[in-house]
Amino acid sequence: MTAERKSDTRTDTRQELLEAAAALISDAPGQDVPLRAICDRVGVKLPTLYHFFGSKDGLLESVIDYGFESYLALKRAAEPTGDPIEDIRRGWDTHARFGLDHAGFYALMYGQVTPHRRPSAAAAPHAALVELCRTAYADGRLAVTAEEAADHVLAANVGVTLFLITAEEPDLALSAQVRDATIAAITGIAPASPSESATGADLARHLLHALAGAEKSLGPEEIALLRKWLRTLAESSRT
Amino acid sequence: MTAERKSDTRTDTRQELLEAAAALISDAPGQDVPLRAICDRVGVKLPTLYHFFGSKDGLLESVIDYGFESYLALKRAAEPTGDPIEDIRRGWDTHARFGLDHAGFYALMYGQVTPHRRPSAAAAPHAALVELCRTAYADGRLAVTAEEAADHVLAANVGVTLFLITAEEPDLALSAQVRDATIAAITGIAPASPSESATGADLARHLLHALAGAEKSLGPEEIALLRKWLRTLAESSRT
DNA sequence: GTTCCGCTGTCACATCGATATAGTACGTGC
DNA sequence: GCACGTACTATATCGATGTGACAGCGGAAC
Repeated sequence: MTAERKSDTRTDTRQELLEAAAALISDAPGQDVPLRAICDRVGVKLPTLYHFFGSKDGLLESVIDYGFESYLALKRAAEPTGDPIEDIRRGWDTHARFGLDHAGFYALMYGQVTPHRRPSAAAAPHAALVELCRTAYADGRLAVTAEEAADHVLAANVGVTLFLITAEEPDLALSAQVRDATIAAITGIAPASPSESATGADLARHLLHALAGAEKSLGPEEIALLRKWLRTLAESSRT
Repeated sequence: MTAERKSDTRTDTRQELLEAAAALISDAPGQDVPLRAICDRVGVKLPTLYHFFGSKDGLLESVIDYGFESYLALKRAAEPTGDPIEDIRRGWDTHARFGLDHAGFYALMYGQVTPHRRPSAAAAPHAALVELCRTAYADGRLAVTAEEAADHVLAANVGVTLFLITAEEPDLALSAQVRDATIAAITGIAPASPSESATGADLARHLLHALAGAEKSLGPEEIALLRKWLRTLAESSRT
């Protein structure tokens, strides 16, 4: 009855164990999977698993590498557009999509909270992002350092993805919103600048904002009345 | 021997267990703590712990509640400034500071990646944030919905905090950068609008950005040359 | 003084990660 | 063809952990 293992195709046992672990982890995001369940799925005993991976942490590390590899494959599938900012934008969406599609992997890749430590395999996509930002910086498209931009993008991207995964009903509109805000910040270009195509509501909101700091030139009653009018203007164009 | 437990102050055993668990979790962020270690610290056996918390998950849930309570206490300590946007800004910093100071708690509170599920105690601070955003919206200070703004702020805030916790050397400047970008996005007000106090570099960068989309009115050679000049301008004011 | 209930301890059990030991298959050199 | 070493796997077991059944101790109520 061990014939099925002997006559198995040439995929070695290590790969099978890796894929079984990946499948089980992907099916049960967050929870930890018993090693024996992985072995049972492959039809192997525990010492075999230990022969290949050494320990549970070793297996998990390999699974994390496995996850990052499929993530990188997904990113490499999209060829660059020539515009580094656009590449960053698409990379953001790819990241969020991957997280939502493979929550189990994503939990291991970006959901571990060990101080001052990240999975070593996380360095590869980070380096790719930094490289992209360096190109953008060299093209004069960034208002901040390439490293600052990369960290900003990664932190916000992970945050939004984790948020959407744990949300009751994930809405990718939030991801797009945070993405545009992030890109606007690192490029220094506001998505809807008040100077051009400014509506009355936009201008009113800007004035309200400016009013929050300096309130010395007018008396409190005037300020209050002005605020009320501006508020009316700011709300006028809302649906 | 057992006298110290009988003559103990009126802090009941449950509270002691909770604090012992909190201390151990705080000391070992990310890793899971054996229940026996918690009991040993208090000088109690396992069934006592089970009497109060029912299971390990029950204890963890209580610890999470404990963490959110101390977090809320920290947030309540800062009284509102009267400006809701400024309150959001300070709330952001409080959040990040708490995460960095209590990584163990933070891992349990915001680092768990279970799809479509969040700790029930997380609802309280989220509701407070939504309430703050509602006030800002009613004052005409937001360019988006109150709920959209709250989700945006929370997602980015958690993302940056997790990023800083796992960073080798956390730099709060990144938190400030993402914070300002987030607030700029939800208020619709660019931190440094190009219309006012615009430098040549800023304008060049804007033009470069606009050039990325529409390249039909000029030939490729002209575009390339124009890009080169603009790039020089954009880099001219950098230190 | 008796009874009842909240709290705690002793003991037992299932599961899990990890290891020691040994058996089997396959290629290699003589 | 045969001994030998390497690679892989199975059996059996250990220590630790989460969980539960049961009993004992204490104070409070009547």
